[in-house]
Amino acid sequence: MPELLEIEAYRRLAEPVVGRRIVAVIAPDPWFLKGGITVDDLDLALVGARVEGLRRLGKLVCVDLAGPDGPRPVLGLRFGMTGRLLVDGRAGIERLEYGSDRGLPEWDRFALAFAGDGELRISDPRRLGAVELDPDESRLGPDATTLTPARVRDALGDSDAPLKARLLDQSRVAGLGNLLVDETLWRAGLDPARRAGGLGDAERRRLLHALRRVLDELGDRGGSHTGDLMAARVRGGSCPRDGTPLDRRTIGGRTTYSCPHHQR
DNA sequence: ATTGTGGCCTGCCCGC
DNA sequence: TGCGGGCAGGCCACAA
Repeated sequence: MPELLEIEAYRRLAEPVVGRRIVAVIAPDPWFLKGGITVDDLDLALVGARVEGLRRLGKLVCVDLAGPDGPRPVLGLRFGMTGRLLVDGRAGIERLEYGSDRGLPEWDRFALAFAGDGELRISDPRRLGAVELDPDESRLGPDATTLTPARVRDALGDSDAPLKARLLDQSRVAGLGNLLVDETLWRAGLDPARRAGGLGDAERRRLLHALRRVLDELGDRGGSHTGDLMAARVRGGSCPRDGTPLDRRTIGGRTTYSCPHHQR
């Protein structure tokens, strides 16, 4: 599923559209439009606008726009767990975990056509992604790529919630999804069910160190699904580090695999 | 405010 | 061979 790493790949893929002018909006699926907006609202906001820049905040892509006659709203793109981005016919991520690579035309949920023939398109079989105008950026915590010891401390606070739930909470840390968190906690040797506020300084340092390495390494390898734990994340799987049968639990509302031996 | 739960959506895979 | 059920999880509404 797209987590921070995949969304960043999407943002980079879309960079060539900076500077282009939108000539048409194709929104065949009203369900995909969130915040009460209609196709007419999108036409009014987007057609004739020039793309000024692309920003990624956690799993949200913000498209900054400018019209010839004044400011335009920010276009927010969300990809849920099966949303793919295609720009000028090219895909950002070839293979999407839990997705499908068939890319049927009926999965097209939203597209922008640019002056001079290019296009930006979202294909999403499960319709869990979304398009909105002026997304509330203040609801997102600091991006996971920008964490520091102080920000980790703030994000965990003295919360009673499970550590994993807190890391998945986009208002505390933006960008992490189920696979990245399981991989990070497995590498850090931390039990996902631990009370978030109960970590000591050394444990928070281990967490941050593991997270940075996970983002670097899995980014290089090609995505959230390339972690060392991934192959063992199945029923009956064993810890790749010490061979202990993995626990399979629901934590933070997500299927969670962890090693009862070395994650404490 | 904080934390937990259920539901949305639908392709895919397994077992019968 | 077809079918039903379970599963995947990002996000949101809602409950306690």
